[in-house]
Amino acid sequence: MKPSNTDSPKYQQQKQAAIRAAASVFSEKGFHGASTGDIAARLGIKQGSLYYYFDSKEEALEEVCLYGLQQYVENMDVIAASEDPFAYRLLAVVSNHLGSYREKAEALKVHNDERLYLPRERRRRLKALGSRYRAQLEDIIEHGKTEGAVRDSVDSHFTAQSVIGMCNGLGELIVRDPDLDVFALARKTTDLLLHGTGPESAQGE
Amino acid sequence: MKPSNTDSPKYQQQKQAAIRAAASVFSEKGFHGASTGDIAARLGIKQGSLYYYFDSKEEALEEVCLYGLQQYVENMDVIAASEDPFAYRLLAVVSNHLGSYREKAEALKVHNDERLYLPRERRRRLKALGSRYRAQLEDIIEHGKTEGAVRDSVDSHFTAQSVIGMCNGLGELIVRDPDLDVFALARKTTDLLLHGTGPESAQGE
DNA sequence: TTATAATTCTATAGATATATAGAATTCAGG
DNA sequence: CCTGAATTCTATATATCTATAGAATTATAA
Repeated sequence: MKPSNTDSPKYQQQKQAAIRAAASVFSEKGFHGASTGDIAARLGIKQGSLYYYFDSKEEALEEVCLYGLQQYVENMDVIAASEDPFAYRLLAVVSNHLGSYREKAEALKVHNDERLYLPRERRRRLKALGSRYRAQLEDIIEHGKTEGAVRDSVDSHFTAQSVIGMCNGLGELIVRDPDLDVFALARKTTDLLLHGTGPESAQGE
Repeated sequence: MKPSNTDSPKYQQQKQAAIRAAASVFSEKGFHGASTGDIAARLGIKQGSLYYYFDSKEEALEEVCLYGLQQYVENMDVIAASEDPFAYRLLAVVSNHLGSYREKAEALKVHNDERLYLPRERRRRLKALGSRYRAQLEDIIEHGKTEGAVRDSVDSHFTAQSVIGMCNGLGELIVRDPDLDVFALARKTTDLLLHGTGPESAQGE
């Protein structure tokens, strides 16, 4: 039977649990490798019952991806709107990205690795979120140039992609080591991005 | 029927084609999303015939991953063994990484995204290659410190992971745009890694 | 307690996948 | 052209998965 009142708090709560269960299973086995039975089992219900919360396995994937991105993208809105100096904003961007890996590692991993398996229509909303994120990061870099904090020769499109890739790569370290200090890592990452590996402008540690 | 003479050049050639077909299909649909029928179709044979070249779908995945990594890792051996200054070696590392995305994008993507679905035993060899690569990159960075080309405060483990992540992120740009000049991109990337975004040590372009 | 609504269960239709066995076909050398 | 080997094909046993329908159960509230 399909639910009639999807707004009840009880329903919403169990649906959240279903999304987290799906995130966990998808991140472990991949979208196609995971079965709806796996997800249901993690949730403690039977396979068929899962369809009380999702119309299809694909809808579950979409919800997991959105769950992973929402906060992450909203935080970027705040950072981009702020008027802090470039170095602060970059630190905030990196902290937000790496911090999301600590809180929602599974859902973010699912978004990164499995979103391509969504049909066009479902991918649209996700793509919009991702594009907004990237555009705002590029804006921050461009703004850094007007501040004089970033060299004019820097290509903001390329650099934004580099920052995102670097953070995603570091996500692996964060997931692998639960004790790793994410903010310390964010500071190191920001430092590398701002000054590089070279000794020319060694800041006193 | 199983093949008796797997050394014949004809067999080897068709097996290579099978690996490339598998790389293409796996990269598009993912390991679990792709069927052996899909791979066979791309190769122009029937589903059952594929088992003349692979014992199992998992073996096909392993071979695709190895195919993607081999050259990439061997090139790193050469770079690590050279005695070039740090900046040159870093450029070589980045060029190799990004260049591999141009030549073997599909196989590398499969290795990055799907290798986790291999059973433990099959994953071992791949893991060994990946670890060797990372260790050599860390050595290069450490050696950069003794040269004075890299700040002593730099954490080589963290930095190696950052470089790898950055290159993987840029792989997306390379795959998306077939006309992109990979070597120019490698130079930009190396510059970002060496000097950061900041203006302090603006090298004359 | 009883009626109603919400949630979960059982059972299954229908689709699709992997791997194998043996037949059919193609190829290469004499 | 003939023969044996190499390659591909057909057919299938076996398993699994998604999604649905309707029964059974549990929670809610009068």
